[in-house]
Amino acid sequence: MTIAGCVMQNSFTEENYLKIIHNLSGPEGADVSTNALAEGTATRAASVTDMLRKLAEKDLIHYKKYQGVRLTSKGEKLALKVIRKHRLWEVFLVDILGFGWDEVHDIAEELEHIPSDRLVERLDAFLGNPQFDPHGDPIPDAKGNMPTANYLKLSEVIEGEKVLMMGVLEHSPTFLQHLDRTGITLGCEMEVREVNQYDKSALVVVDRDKTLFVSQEVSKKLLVQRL
Amino acid sequence: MTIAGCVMQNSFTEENYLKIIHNLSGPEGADVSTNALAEGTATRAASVTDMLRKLAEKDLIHYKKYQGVRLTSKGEKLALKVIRKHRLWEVFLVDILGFGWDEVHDIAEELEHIPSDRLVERLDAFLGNPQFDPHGDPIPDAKGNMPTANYLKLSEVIEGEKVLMMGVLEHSPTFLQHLDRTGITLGCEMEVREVNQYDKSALVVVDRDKTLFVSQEVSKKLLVQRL
DNA sequence: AAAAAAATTTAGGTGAGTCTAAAAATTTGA
DNA sequence: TCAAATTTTTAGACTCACCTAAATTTTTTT
Ligand SMILES: [Mn+2]
Ligand SMILES: [Mn+2]
Ligand SMILES: [Mn+2]
Ligand SMILES: [Mn+2]
Repeated sequence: MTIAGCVMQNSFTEENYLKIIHNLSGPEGADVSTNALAEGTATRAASVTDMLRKLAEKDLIHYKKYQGVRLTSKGEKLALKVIRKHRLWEVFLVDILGFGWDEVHDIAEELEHIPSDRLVERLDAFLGNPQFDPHGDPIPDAKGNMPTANYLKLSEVIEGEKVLMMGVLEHSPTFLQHLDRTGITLGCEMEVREVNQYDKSALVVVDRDKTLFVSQEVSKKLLVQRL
Repeated sequence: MTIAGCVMQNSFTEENYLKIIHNLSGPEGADVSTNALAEGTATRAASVTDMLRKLAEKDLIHYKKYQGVRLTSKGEKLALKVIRKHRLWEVFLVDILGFGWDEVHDIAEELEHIPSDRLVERLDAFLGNPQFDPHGDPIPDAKGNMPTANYLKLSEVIEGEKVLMMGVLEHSPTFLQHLDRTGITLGCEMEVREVNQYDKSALVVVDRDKTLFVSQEVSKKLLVQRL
């Protein structure tokens, strides 16, 4: 439906494309391929091409046929707005409503498209202007500035060092539930006791209390900060 | 987009039709006309007919050509679910985020379509299982039961009686802002001092404090309860 | 009981977002 | 370097929710 006589909103679908382009583009803003977007949006390459033409028309992306795609600064602003909303709602769901960090992503996928700016700003204030979401991801402020944090992966920590658990690089419910079961939570202290030379698995003491085994597959996905 | 291999959800649009049919149908569940729905959905009668055929196909409404439309019990359940979500989100926006009662309807129109049942139930619990929304409208419980309340209109109250202000029958921002300016809020006490025989306007004392003039146009839209 | 008016449905189309199949451009690599 | 493989775009079609115009049914009025 088009709303007569007013500037057309960006649709749910367009917002998703922008967000996914942003995420696939990474911190350096690299070009994103049509196929990568087809994968990310769970559609086919032909559908992506159609949408790219529309987004380019609206000056939300830089697009030249066969050359891949990059956000314009207008597109980047919009993507960051959607990401801001996603992450703020995740904080709400976990901190206020008591959901687990493994349960909130899909709900936030819907809430992130609720349009009101005043709602976002009031939600942000109510939550106490959080800097990071329940997965440790940074929350852009209203102007699109990301809080910086230079985390390293647990797999990069050497024997004897103590770190704080600050975030995850994989958001699937199964991964997060695995962490729950092994007792690794955001903010916990971890001391790397021993790193196995062969498979890079680590023996870790969590909160000076529980000793546990962490495979490299897992430790590569844990973001930590030196104490 | 159709989601392959799973039971299809009801769309945003379908949910709006059900909600509007419910509201136009009134407490007795009367038949609703195509034109009334066209007005309510801000579309044309021909579009309504298309959608009615689809809703009937899904067993959400009883529909016979030219005969108007009524919700089935399945449709009624769904409508009440949407209304429950709308009103709970309005409570959240006013009580938790501090919005005015004149600001929340449009935002709730969007939030009411967020699908998760677990979200609704947790929100309800967080808000303390409220029975009424910021406009005094009853909030159905998870099973669809409406809290009952037999309110009367302020225009029906006789001289000398004291009442509590419990709800409004008109939800437009301009009406609600008018009440704000005159100092009438949900829950305030009102004593009807005098009713003008000619135009039925009333002299009312609010919270034993401010005396003000209420036209019948307004007093017919205020729901109150005898003290 | 017709005729006129009003309400509703049908017929035929549109744009958004998707699809498959086929064509074209780019990249890989023998 | 040039043929094969891969990626991307084009062509043509579908569904959903909407539209206008025309036909049909119901209701109201004479
Ligand atoms: Mn998420
Ligand atoms: Mn997150
Ligand atoms: Mn409302
Ligand atoms: Mn309300």
